[in-house]
Amino acid sequence: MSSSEQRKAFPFSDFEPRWQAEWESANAFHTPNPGDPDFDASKPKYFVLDMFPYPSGQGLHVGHPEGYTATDIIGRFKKMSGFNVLHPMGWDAFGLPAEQYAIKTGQHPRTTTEKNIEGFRGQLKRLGFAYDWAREVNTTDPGYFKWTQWIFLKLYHSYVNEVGKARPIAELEAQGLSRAEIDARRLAYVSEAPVNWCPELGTVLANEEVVDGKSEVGGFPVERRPMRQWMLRITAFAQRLIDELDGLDWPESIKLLQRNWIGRSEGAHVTFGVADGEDTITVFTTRPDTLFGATYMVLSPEHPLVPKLTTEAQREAVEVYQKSVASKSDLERTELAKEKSGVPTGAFAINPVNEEKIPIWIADYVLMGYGTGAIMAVPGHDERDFEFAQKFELPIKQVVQPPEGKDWQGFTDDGVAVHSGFLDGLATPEAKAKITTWLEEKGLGKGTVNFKLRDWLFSRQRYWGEPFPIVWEDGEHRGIPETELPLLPPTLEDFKPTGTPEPPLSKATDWVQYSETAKRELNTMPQWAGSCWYYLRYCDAQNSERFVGEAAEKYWMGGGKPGGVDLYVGGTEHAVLHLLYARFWHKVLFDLGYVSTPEPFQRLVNQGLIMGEDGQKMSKSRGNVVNPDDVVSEYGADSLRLYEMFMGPLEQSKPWSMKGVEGVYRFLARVWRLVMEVDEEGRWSISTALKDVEIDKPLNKVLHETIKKCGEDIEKLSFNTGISQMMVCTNAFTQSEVRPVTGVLTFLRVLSPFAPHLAEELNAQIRTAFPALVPEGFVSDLTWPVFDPAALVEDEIEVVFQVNGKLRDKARVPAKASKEEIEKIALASAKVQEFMEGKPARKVIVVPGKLVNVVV
RNA sequence: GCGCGAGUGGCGGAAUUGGUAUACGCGCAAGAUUAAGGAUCUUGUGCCGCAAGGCUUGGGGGUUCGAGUCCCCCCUCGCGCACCA
Repeated sequence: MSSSEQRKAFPFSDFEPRWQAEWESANAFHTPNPGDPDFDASKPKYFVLDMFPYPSGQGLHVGHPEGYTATDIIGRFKKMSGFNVLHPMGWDAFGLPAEQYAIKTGQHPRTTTEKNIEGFRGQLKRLGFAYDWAREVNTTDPGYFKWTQWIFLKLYHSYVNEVGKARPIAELEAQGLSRAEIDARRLAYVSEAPVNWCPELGTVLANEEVVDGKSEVGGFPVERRPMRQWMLRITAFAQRLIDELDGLDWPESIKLLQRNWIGRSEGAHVTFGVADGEDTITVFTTRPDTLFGATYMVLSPEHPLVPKLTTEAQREAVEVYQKSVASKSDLERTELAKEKSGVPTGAFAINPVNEEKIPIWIADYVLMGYGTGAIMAVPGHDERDFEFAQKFELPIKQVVQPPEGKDWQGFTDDGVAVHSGFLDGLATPEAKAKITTWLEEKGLGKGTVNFKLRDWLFSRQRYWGEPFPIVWEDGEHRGIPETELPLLPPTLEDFKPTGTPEPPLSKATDWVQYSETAKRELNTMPQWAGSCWYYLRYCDAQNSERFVGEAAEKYWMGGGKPGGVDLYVGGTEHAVLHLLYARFWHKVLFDLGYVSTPEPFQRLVNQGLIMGEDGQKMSKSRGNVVNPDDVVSEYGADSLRLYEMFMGPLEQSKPWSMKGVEGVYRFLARVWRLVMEVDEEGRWSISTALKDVEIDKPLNKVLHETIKKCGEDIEKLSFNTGISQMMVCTNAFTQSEVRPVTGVLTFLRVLSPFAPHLAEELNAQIRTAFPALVPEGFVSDLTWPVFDPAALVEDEIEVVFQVNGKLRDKARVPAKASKEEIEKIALASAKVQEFMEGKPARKVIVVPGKLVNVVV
């Protein structure tokens, strides 16, 4: 043994790899599917899922094992509690970062991806997670992305019907709709619209991937430019994506984030005629009741009607303004948002409700991407319009009377309609209803629901992604037959971005040519594609006939009370990206009859961020990054697992502390020494304190409290408090001269989901000394111990005595003592009497088993 | 600006329905053991005070026999959205 080995408080580096190998060779965490010979259909299912990692070249960081340990503990616990547990792992390996890493290291992304996956898999295996590796998925594997492409074809060949359900396009064909009409309704469609183009990344990005006008990946500037792109019609599901959040056991904050992102608002479309012409302008407003207060209109500078409406006198000013807006990036546009700007077009519109002529302006505070790209401005009751009207001295009219005492100028809440003709005297909600009906009767408008959510820009101009199963011929697109899947990307030596919007796949001239007259689509899918459905693939990862077998899907996703994934753990960063996209795809698959539930993830838990020791976010530049491998080699995998769970509540962000790691390491060493003792030469052998005797009452009480609390805490994911209870239990055993073997064995079962290697090793060590007491097999195959409520009952309990709410004395009283008896004992207490100062008790409150409060 | 969440010892953090605030761990101190210990074990450890006692859950008010927990006002920090009509 080397000197560094001797310094170890217990030989984890010896037994941890040994048990990992034993589990692997015994296939200990194999999870059978319905139909498999070893499948037990009588057991309930539990599907516990992690957000699968992107296998970066950096390897695992300490944030990964946080969520993975949490799910591993609950998975192992559920297995011991009689569930069939599905707890898989895989790789989200397509996408920009993988490609950039490959370019940087001068290798093919296929090579780097495989290497990185190998590294990640090895690291995870060294942490002893109970995954069924036979279910491993890899989004870049043709056997996997075949089905990603297949789902895309389903989207392409589907539309949303009148009641909001996805249905096959064949239905529209049967109705005799034209090609153009059908294309306009596909869930995957081609659009020529301004998109987020990032020159630095050489690709377009989804709205969700652009943060403050910069790319989420890398932070590069993003510009708007019109390009022909594939879109997914997620907006058709906007309402369902909001409504169906209600039944989910998710953090309210995440639900709120999604609701806000989808951004539903109720209002009306109102159509204004343009003075001296045939044109009309439709606006969206949430406050149709303020129509009488509209004193001007504003169009977005990009609004298509602007050139037509602009008068000769204003043309130059308008064009200058349009140019200045266009030259600004989104970032600049928001930065400069403080000061309102705009120019009049010279044209006028007619307010339909009172025939007033109001000027039409353009201003960049009106966005082309929201509503109709045009607004009616009601400066009296809208902050932005108010600011604009003040700056350009436009009239401000009151049409809402605020409640008593408030200034009407800029009042935006509900009130009572005034100066509004037939609406006068109506409260805002009634006024909204009345004007909407009036508009509808006159054909001037319509009640409408508007969403902030935009359709999902689904194509990228990069190499490392799923090619679209689409070909083009005579300017028309069509899906390739399913039999041609998977469509592999071409093998390209030079896969770098072209520097233009032309995708790199264009360089593969042979591949591009689908037939003499047809060419392949050159774009690839975004990274999110593969992660939209990977949880389904886990249910039946090897299936080559179907994206997931029907029986497997029904059991793992359909079984249980609400169905779906029973627990999904991951970071908040996916609140509106992955979690929204995956819900969308799942709903389509549900409507088409391929999956059993409308929602994929029943219960969601977000783990908090792990900060550096300095309380700052971990980053290489700050030099505060903790490498899990170092922790494992110095303290062992069990210590890392346990520390990550002991740091604090899972959901909370918390700083790392090496001292804290040592703390749990010492705890595990104490557990080790419950069973093992060391001789002069440093050799370990079974402890002589370990005896096959009956456990005494106080020790048994702690043990059963531990069984109870740990079971409850695992269900609640309160691992930190569960661990503290195990520490209490261990301290009690340590302090006992004799350690009853059966009690220690029971404790090891409770410990095993948290520290599986140590539990397994000590269980086996005890088996050598007490063969009759330890069954063959792994601890993980044992059942979770049942706690005995009788063991928790005590004969005497401590009751505290208060005088006027202040603690003055304590006493042990028989557990069965009546209220009257306890009160008597309390009033007899010298301390209590002292603080009563001879005054009579006005009132005595007795809480049995807890306290007595004497009020004087 | 709007929305959400959180403020408890020197530090990470515990506290059923309102019922002993500070569990557990870290750190610190003393002792035991030891050739030695960055090992282990034992004991102590919220603050002020010699003590009796008093004070204490971001600050202020309130409800209550009793408030970290419930209600009102304010402050600080974190996260999200950010001209969404």
